[in-house]
Amino acid sequence: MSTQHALLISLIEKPSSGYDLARRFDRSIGYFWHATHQQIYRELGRMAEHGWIAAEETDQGGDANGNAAPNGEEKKNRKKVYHVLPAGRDELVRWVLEPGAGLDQREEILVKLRADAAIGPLGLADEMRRLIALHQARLETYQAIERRDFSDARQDRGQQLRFALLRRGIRFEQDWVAWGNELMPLLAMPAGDRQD
Amino acid sequence: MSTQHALLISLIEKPSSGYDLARRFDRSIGYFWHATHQQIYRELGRMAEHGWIAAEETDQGGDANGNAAPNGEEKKNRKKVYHVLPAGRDELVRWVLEPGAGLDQREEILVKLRADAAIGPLGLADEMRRLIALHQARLETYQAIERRDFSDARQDRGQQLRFALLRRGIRFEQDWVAWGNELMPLLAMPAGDRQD
DNA sequence: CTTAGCATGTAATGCGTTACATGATTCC
DNA sequence: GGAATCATGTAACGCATTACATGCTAAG
Repeated sequence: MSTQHALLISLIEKPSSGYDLARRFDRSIGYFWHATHQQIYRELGRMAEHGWIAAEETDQGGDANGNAAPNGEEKKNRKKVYHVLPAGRDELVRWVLEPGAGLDQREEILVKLRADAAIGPLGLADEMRRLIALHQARLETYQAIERRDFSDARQDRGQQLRFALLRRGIRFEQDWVAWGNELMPLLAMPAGDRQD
Repeated sequence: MSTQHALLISLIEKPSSGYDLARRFDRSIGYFWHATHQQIYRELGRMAEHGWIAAEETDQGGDANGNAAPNGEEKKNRKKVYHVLPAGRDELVRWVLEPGAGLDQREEILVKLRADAAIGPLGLADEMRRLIALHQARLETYQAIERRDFSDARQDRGQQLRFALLRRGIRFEQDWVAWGNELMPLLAMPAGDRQD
């Protein structure tokens, strides 16, 4: 139920089309709440039904003068720009203050390592290296954002909070990479012990 | 698709009934992969169909002498103890070595804080305190396990790996609690600014 | 005799994922 | 003219969650 709320935040920050949201999601809220474009369109439709958001259908960008297409009514490339209505803002506030679950981690690699502990060594070094590289890359993305958006000493409350969220991500990834590297020596396979 | 694999590991470690698994899950694998009893029964049924596991139906515990119930055939309280077949073990190995997703965190509170940054302050201090307490409690659970199961200096590889998994959890929770406490001052609401 | 715990399921609903489908515009 | 990108959707399937349902055993 909270993909909707993630979308509401994005729309409050900037009214957008579904397509825009799908792209922006990948590099902001999407770092901690992923959603595909089909999900996004479905939830936008539902929220519009609930009266939480509304769309203005505009002709495709660029063409600011009114002449548009000669065939008039049959235009299909309309762009729907959604914005949040008061009811949507209320719903967001309601949800934010509602107690949430917490503690629901689900990391596949931890299950795999547990299997390796039980019936291994199975040769998880490659997979682990791959994941360390992914986390390292994300860490660097976060650090780039830090340099770009949070260099100023003076920040308002919103900016301080956003910075705290970013630091959460940075610490998590740093920790992940450090832990992964510590773990690597345990995953080395004795030569000639492959299972293929 | 990997609740099944988590179950396979549990069954390799110790053959059990669905009911047993549901309980044991809450305090071992379940720390990083949660599953309800309905999921467990469903996946056990499917894995049995695939020939990955098999069950021995036994009469209820305690009654070791064969006389059992007088009505014989109508017994309903049979207990199915599942164990892993070679095909199940093969499938587990296959899955462990298959590349996985990684990087799929989904934490509700981060989305809520982002909302608070955009349209707050909404009064998230209570919720945050609640979550910090949850993470603190889990941290203490982990530390108790550490004292109980990992005090020995000499450990075999499996034990070292399991210890590494536990340390992952401990660090994560420590980090969470520290981050949460740092964040708290930003969440204090100015008096008389409530939204109800 | 009633409550709590052991033990196994069915049904309904909804979210998430993948595949498929369409059409316009812009750039080379 | 063809490829990439913008833009919006439908359909199918499966896992996860919640509610509901059943029956036995052991303990107070």
